[in-house]
Amino acid sequence: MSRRTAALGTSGEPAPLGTADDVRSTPARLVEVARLAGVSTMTVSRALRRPEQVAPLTLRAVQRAVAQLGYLPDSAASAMATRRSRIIAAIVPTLMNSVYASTVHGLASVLRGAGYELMIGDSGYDLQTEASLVRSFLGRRVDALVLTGVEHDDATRQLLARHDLPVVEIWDLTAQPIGSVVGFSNVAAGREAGRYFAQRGRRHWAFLGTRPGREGRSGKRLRGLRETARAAGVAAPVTAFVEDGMSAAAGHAAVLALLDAHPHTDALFCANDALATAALRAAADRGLEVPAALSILGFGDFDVAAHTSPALTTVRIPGREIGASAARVLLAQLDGNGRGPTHMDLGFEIVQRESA
Amino acid sequence: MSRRTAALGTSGEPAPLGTADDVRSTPARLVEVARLAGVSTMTVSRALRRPEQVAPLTLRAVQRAVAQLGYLPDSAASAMATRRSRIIAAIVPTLMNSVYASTVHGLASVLRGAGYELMIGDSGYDLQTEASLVRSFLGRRVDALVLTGVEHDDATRQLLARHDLPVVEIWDLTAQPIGSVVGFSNVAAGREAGRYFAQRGRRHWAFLGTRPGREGRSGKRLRGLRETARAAGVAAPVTAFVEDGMSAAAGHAAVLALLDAHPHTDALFCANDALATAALRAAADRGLEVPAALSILGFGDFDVAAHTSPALTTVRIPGREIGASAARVLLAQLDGNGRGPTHMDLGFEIVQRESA
DNA sequence: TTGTAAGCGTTATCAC
DNA sequence: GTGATAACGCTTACAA
Repeated sequence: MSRRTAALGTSGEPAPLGTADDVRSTPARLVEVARLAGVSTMTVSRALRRPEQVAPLTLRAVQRAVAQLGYLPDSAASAMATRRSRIIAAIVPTLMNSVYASTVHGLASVLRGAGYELMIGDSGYDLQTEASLVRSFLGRRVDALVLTGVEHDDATRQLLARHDLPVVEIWDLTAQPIGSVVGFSNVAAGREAGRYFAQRGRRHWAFLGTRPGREGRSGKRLRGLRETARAAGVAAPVTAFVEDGMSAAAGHAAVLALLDAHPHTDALFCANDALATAALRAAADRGLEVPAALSILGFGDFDVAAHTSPALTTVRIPGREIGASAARVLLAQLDGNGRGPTHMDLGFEIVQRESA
Repeated sequence: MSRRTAALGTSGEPAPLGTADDVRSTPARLVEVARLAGVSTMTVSRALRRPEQVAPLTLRAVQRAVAQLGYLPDSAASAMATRRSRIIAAIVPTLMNSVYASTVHGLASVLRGAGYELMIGDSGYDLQTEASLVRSFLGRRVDALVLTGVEHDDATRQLLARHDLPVVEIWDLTAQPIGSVVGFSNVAAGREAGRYFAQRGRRHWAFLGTRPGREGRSGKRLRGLRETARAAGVAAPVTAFVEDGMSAAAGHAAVLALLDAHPHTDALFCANDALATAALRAAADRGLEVPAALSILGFGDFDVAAHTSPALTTVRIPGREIGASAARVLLAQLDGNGRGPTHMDLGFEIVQRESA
């Protein structure tokens, strides 16, 4: 017997309320709308989703009832019946700074426009956390999944293999994607940074980023930089690493230490613009003129990059476009346009300002 | 008849698969686990949620079956049965910059720890968009809602009145909250900024923020600043407004214009640190020394604030703690600890560095 | 400790 | 154009 009915009386149904300003603790359901409109639940359901399949008069009656009861369809129930949740999940390494902000924004806006909701997870740059997020999102029966990067835990791959849903990996590229990839080549970005330094006669390069233990995206950029150093006949770049999600505080200290240990350093490539801003300050602290004595190249083209002094020269990543494209790729697969997995290289671009 | 069964054969159920490495297109369901373990679905359900209520041997059998099938409970189905989605939604004005990043992070981490998922919406500082997000989140039957600010559309208030779920408003305070409030007084922050300027002998104040049309949080800060100006016998602050989500680019231009129009300005209060960073640059562009000629006071204490040159003096908001506390307030209400709505003033603090 | 039956609110299917 | 019925995958209530 219905717990709900039991709580409300013996009529077998909660008493319908008549006026628009009634406040009800239990939200209206389809049956109540149907009863009020004098039609079956199926007709209400149709009226809501395919108004053109319903007689104009019926439609009006239903709409009135919906308005009167303040009815909002229960999407969980709908998800059960259709086996589609209209939820898409995205996992990004961090929500603590601007790095992935525009990507998330791009995702969210395209998805909302198509009637999907975005569920966000924050892996903290940890692949096991990512796996556990994937697990819980799959439990929510999300319709598709966005993963940042192309390195994943085995557990993640197994889960995804079992569940067979559209997946996009973003912010990097790979020859063996899980599903689609929408990003840019981090190795190429590192190489470009090196060329930029080489062209300006820099001979003592440095890199500031996360420890490339798992060969993440930061590590790939370092690899690209090293390749160019070798090709240009320049010494291998010295490195400084920050652990905790790339905070500016850690970056500032790391750059100070690096400059003290390697005073000849004349070019520094930073893994993001927050780090680069901190590096700018560290250079000032050591009395180094930027870019005369030290070139500083950022990554990400954050909002503030154009307005520091000196203004940051940085690698611009089309973050928002990555998010928007990833969303479109997934929607195309979901809406059954027959589109298979897609591989998109959205590139990057060095924005020259003052710091390098 | 079952659409699913029809698609898979005549057995009335999809054929169970035997080995762990089988790849199945349809995720395993409770019945299949039950069959494999030789028990009823209820026993599996219990084994998963209250292992202590199940005989050890049965438990083992169930766990084996779960592992073998890679079973993940369907939380949408669970939501239907229990009438609890274990999803909490939060609406923030923007995801495009760092302002609400730590708040979202605080929310997400506390909620995940309690087995809840966070669904995020981005209102773009628009109350109608907020209303439409609220509508769709209520349709998802979220268990609770976090709203930024205390100004809302009528539609929002009506929807919430009908649906009666725990709500927290954050990042501000009010005497008439919808449910709980966790934040700080924006008016007081504005007043404090004024006192800070007054104590340092500043006489020509300026304010950079969003247009206070709807008396939002930025407008309240301006109001506080004005009050102090009056009390201190100083001229009313001149103002510059940015429209588009407070971008640094717009801020830079606005400050330039303001400094040209009001060259005597000796104190500037910015609505966030991205704006303040841009203001730092604008002051440099005009040859003004900071803070000697112009004090610049930021808001938010973003990651980079400590590492600009000069380092930003700014109003620190406990963003992460706001998120975490809001989450805890909601959880307390949901887990039926009998806790009613809560009012928390988490305050703020001026962090003195170099720019003011 | 375990199982049976009913129901959560919607939609697909098929008949009218 | 509309309606009756049976799912969707799980859990509550109750019985064994």
